[in-house]
Amino acid sequence: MEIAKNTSEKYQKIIEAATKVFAKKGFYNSKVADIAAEADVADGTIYLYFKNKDDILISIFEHSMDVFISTVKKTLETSLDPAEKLELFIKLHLELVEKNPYVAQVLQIELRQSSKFMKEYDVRKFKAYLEIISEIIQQGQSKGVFNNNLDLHVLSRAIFGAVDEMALEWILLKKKKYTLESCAKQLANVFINGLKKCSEGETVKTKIA
Amino acid sequence: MEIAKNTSEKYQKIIEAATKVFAKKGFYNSKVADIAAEADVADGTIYLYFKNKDDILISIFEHSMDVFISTVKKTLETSLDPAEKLELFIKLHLELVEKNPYVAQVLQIELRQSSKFMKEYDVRKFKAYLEIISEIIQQGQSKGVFNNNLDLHVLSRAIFGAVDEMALEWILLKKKKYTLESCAKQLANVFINGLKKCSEGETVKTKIA
Amino acid sequence: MEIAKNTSEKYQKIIEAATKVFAKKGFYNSKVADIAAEADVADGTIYLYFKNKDDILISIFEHSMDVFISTVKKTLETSLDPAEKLELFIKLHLELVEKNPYVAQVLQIELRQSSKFMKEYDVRKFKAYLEIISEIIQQGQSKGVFNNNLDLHVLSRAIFGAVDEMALEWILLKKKKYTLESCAKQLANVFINGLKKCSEGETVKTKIA
Amino acid sequence: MEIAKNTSEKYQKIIEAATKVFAKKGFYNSKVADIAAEADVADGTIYLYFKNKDDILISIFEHSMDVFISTVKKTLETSLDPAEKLELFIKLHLELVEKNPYVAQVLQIELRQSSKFMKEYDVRKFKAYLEIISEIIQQGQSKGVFNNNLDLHVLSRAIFGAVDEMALEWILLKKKKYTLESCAKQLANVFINGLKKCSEGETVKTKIA
DNA sequence: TATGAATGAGTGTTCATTCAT
DNA sequence: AATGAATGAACACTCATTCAT
Repeated sequence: MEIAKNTSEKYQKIIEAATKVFAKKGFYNSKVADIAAEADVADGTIYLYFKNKDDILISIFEHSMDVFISTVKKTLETSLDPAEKLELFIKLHLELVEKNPYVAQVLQIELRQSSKFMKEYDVRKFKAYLEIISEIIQQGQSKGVFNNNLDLHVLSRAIFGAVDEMALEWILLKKKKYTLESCAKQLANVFINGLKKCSEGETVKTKIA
Repeated sequence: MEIAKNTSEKYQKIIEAATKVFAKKGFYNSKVADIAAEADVADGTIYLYFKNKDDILISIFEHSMDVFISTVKKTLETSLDPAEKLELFIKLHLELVEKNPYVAQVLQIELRQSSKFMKEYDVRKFKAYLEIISEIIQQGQSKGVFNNNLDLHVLSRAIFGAVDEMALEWILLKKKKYTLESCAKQLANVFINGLKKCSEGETVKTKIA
Repeated sequence: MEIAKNTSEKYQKIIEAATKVFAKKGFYNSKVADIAAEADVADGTIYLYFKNKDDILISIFEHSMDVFISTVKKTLETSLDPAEKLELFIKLHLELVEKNPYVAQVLQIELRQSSKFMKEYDVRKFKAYLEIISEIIQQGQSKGVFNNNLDLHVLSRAIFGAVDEMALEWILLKKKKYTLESCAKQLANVFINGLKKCSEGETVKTKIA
Repeated sequence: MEIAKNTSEKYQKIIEAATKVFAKKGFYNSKVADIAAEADVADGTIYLYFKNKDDILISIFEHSMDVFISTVKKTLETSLDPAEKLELFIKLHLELVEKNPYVAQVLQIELRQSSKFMKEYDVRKFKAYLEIISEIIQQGQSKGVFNNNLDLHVLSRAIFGAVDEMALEWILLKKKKYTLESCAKQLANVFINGLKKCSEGETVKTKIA
């Protein structure tokens, strides 16, 4: 009665079709019939693999984040320098977004969209991703290259926001003036310099309440 | 025949109700009847002031952005120092978000959500907001305090993303560990340092393609 | 509390506006607001003179039929010859239709449309009009010029149908090939000859069951 | 994706139900839900077979006219005499109306009702029906039995009006005094005599403008 | 497993009518 | 008498989901 869901060829076809359709038209403007048509499958078939329409979106999120996270983690292991890691992370995120524009759009826009998903569905996967940034900063702080007077939680989210928004800009930009790589480097440098431990500590002396 | 829409007391009541309802349940999960009930108005009354449901969302966006932009612009005039301006901007954005959490959520989430709005409706208002950041950086570059090797367009968007994402975190964070002010200062410092013209220019020597 | 309805200037304005609007768009596609606009009157004002939308249509019918009937009756008195009367009647009907195309269309189309009106509202006025035709035939039969083997009821209705349908054709016909008068004469001749008492009685010998 | 519409059993059920409902309550007073209930089908099912409510009415018209036209044409082939043909036509029309009272009412009343249908939808089918009458008269004129001084266009419409109005009377008449056949014969005789070529030509000498 | 016709609950929108001014 | 903003019942249509084949 239960189908070996995730491995099935049809499951993959539906996931891919849904990602494409959601990215193009948005979750609420996408009909299940649209997805079925795109996947070249009958409407009813979708319900053999997914509980309902919401479940498709959540599955896309879960699966993609797993891939994203493992890819990023694996690559980051190649470096020990926090500054280098940060640059690597930014580049990786942009690359992932570029290679999977549909997925990126869905993650970025559709999921944030509705409290329905962000509240009902636990955001552990998203937090795990933020955690990666958090750890890089922490390492930098430990090694004495990053400023200690910074709240990890808030800052990692800010960095994520910057990278992600830039990625969106990058996707939507028709004529690219810069390579993705140079974009990543620019942003990385800003953050690396910004996070740096100031020798005199003067600039950031402002006491945190 | 025509009602003095924008000034009418009912128009305001509906806008406020809609903002609240959209923020709480998301645009697509909000029924027009919900908004009417929240505004203590008959369903049909809404259509005396708005063309349709979409029009309500767009009106919220237009009005709020106008207020945001003019507030920010006016306040920024009080300073001449780009670094100070940047900090001021970040603080202002957070303050606006804190004071208008419903509006902020709607702007941040619901509007980005669907290409339907971002494509059909011209994004001039959003670009005007980005332009503010852009100008601050440009002034800093002119005055020789900010690095010239930075693409304004991409970077201003990145900064916006960081600030906005942080604001979202700030809104959703139940127990605030820091004051909004200190949060703003932290992020401002990161960017101010990050954007600084490096005396040796060494760090950012990486050639932009 | 009661307004001297029928005499009021506003009442007339509304009736005329409604006739025009109904003729143009049909009863169900006409909004009360359309009529109010055409009459240059506030929506609510209409309800000072008419019970509801249906009442407007019925009032148009009643009033117009009164005018039609009295006009026709008066003119027919000028002749004593049934054949001449028939021709006169047909010409009059066409003339009335031509001079009051809006009224004619409303009577012809909108009223027949819905059992709602033809059943709920008593059709005495319509019967009175048919009665005129009926009487002409009867006179012809009495005078021995029209065939007696004809059912008055059915035939008068058939004649009405022919005249009315021709009128519709005439109204809708953009380029008139014939004068209204010649059209009337043609049809009149057909009926006059058709109704004639056949000297030999042969043609119509067919026994009526 | 596409359902074999016209042949489907459900399509027929809906058409029949709609015809009945429209005839009983009129198009605008009929709810789609009424039709669905009458057809013993879910509301949504209707939209699998018809584009919208209007489409149902138009489909009834198209189909019925096809049947009417082909039935009449086929039967008329059995005769060569124009006078006989005319009588046959009238009888057939009455028979069709009697056998399909709902269809007849819908065709007669609902369709004429609104310019919406008669304008948007091309009236070729209706013209084809009128054409049948037109041809009969023309044949009669060619054979020298019908008067040539008659406008085909106008006259065929007048005949149609007479027959159709009589049919309506016949339908609504509770107590039938005559058989349908004798009614048809009466009207046929009137027209046959009326159209006859007058040996002396005197009666119709009136010059057509 | 797969299909896709059928379902029917759900909702944006219209518009005749009312009533406070 | 006149207004026209406000009302809210009514309804066409959509689409996620089911289930007989």
